[in-house]
Amino acid sequence: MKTPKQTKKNSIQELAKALRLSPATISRVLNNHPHVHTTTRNRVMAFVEKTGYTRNIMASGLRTNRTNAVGLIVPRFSMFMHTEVITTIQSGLHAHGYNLIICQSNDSLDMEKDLARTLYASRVDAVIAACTLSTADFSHFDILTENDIPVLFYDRVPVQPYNACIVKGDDFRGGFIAASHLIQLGCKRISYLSGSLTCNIYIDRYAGFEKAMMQHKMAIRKDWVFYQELTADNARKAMYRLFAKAPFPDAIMAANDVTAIAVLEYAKEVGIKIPEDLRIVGYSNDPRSAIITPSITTIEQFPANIGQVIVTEVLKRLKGDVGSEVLYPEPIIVPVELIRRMST
Amino acid sequence: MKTPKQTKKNSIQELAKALRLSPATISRVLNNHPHVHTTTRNRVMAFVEKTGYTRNIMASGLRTNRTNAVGLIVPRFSMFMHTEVITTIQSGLHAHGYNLIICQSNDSLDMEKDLARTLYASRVDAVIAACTLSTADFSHFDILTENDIPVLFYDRVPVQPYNACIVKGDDFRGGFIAASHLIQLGCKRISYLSGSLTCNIYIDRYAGFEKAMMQHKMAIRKDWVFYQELTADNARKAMYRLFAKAPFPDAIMAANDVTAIAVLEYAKEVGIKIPEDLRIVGYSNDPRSAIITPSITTIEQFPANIGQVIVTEVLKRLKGDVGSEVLYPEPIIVPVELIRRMST
DNA sequence: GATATTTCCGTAAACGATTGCAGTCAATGA
DNA sequence: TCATTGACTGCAATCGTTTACGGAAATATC
Repeated sequence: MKTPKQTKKNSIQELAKALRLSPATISRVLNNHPHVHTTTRNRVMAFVEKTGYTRNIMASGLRTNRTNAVGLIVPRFSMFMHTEVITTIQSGLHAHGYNLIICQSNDSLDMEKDLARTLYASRVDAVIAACTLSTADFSHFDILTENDIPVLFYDRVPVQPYNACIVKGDDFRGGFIAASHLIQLGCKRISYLSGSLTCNIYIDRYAGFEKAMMQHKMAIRKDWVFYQELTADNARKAMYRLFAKAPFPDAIMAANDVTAIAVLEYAKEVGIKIPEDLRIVGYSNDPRSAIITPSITTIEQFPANIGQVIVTEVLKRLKGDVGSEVLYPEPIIVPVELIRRMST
Repeated sequence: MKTPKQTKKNSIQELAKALRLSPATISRVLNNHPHVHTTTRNRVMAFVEKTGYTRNIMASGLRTNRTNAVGLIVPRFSMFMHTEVITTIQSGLHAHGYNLIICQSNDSLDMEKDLARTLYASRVDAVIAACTLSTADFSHFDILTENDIPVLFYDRVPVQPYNACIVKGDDFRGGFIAASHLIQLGCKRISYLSGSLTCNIYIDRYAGFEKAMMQHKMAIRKDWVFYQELTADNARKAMYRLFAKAPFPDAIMAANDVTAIAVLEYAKEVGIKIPEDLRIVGYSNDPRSAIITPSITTIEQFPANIGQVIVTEVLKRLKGDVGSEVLYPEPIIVPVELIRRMST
């Protein structure tokens, strides 16, 4: 704070003046340009080190039109899957000199629109986004693609073709193997608690469920399928209705571990035995699903793998290896696995 | 992508040319300066709306030296406490027009240093940080304070006076009430699993524990206090040693819910009855502590409150209400509470 | 009708880093 | 000795926005 002005060296010109060089030379040293005398280079480097000069990103970004920053939009990072993906992405990008600006849309579409604009305003070099449950129209990302900023969606992605890279877990297969697992265990009366079908992940998981049921010639009871926001409260209400009058389901498939946990807790409260009377399968391998008693069978999405794929793809685009010729690339699907636990 | 150049209006000069005005006028409209004719203002606003022009933050930041962005550094946002704090901070700042750039140090000191530099390089308007467990020297934040960028620490904060605002949960009291709770329940042989004493939170929690023990004239057995990284693995090892030979402790106080959970799982495995044979208290009210059977008594830190306090303080500094005259402000302590559950 | 006061708008100079171009200087070759 | 080359460095324009200053037009004041 009390540092006198003359020791503050936070512009290239001040460094230049102190070293009796031109700003241009300093800049060249800082950017590892060739054709700088080694003596000069060392002198500059030493001085930079000493004064703790740090390049002003706004100035350099303004000139070069690159910020070395990548924007990331997630609904909420309290969701386990996202925390894992984010961590992988961050360390992957950091290794290549990029910074990650992480933003949370709180599952609000307005916030998401805001964030897309802001990230464009900061002229990030790329944007990665997992959208809101209610994002059906993706045009607020147009401002990015139109200005040649690569966009990459994961998890909750556009259903319509969109000029962006798409990475997702294999939700269809996840739904399929979860349902198949229950059927193979002999369950005859399976209820499915889905999220709203506005979102690709719930569409796909449901489709997987449907396919498994069809394959085994099992009818799907309309009143045993719920499409609702996947909150604990909604799960309890569904359970109440399901067990209001016989016949009772002998298995619950939940599109979400939060729901699966709520189902399990409700069952324990009212004395339904797990897994004897009721088997439960969740989705996404939330840490809580392993810890609760009985532990819950669920689908592992390998978020670290998803993150890795995203890093690879985004780096490709940052290096310019992927031109805009590929307008609507095929989605990249990351495999999932069933983790069997006590609830089945 | 195929948009012809003439419809792209992403600089103030292009807008100006199209509207036959000067860039200055456009800028004044955009910044709500007075002395602009209403007709002109409306004309500009309409055009801005139509073309979707978005201010280039790098250019404006370069000129004004303000970015409307606040940087946040956390060890890992998978930690429940942080996700809550972050969410509160983000929505609080967003309401005042600030963006939050969230960074994760992964509990690595080097990464933290890197991030501090990067945030300075981006010239954020303020920085909020929860430090690494191993951060004892805070001088990498000097570059910020020296350039008048307000810094605000929370949770893991400097122990020595530092020119920054400090917000923390009442760790001393948390340790105190947790220990007192066990003592009041009649526990005579309390073991304490602490984190390394390099970090303020573990120092304070331990001090609270010590105070409670002293107050009740209970001796602290040196070999029943562990100072180690709070991983599940370390917790299990500690348990193994504690129960290798009698006398066995009748209560475990953990400085962390992760540790408490590991302790509980170990106890269940080897057949120690909770809470009859062993009572367990954790810290920080991780969602898992409520869900596990038996549920774990823990200390609630009210992360949303902490976040709220941070927002208030940071806004004060951003508005310039707090000058640099207050060099070493008193830490702001946010109250904690004991949540009693089945494990005691 | 002349002057003073507003109101509105444009000019131009910043902010700090980058980079094409051109200039300097020493070394080399003829 | 002079021209040529190449290695190094400086000049100056540029990126897009903001803002002090001044000018022009419109209105108000006497």
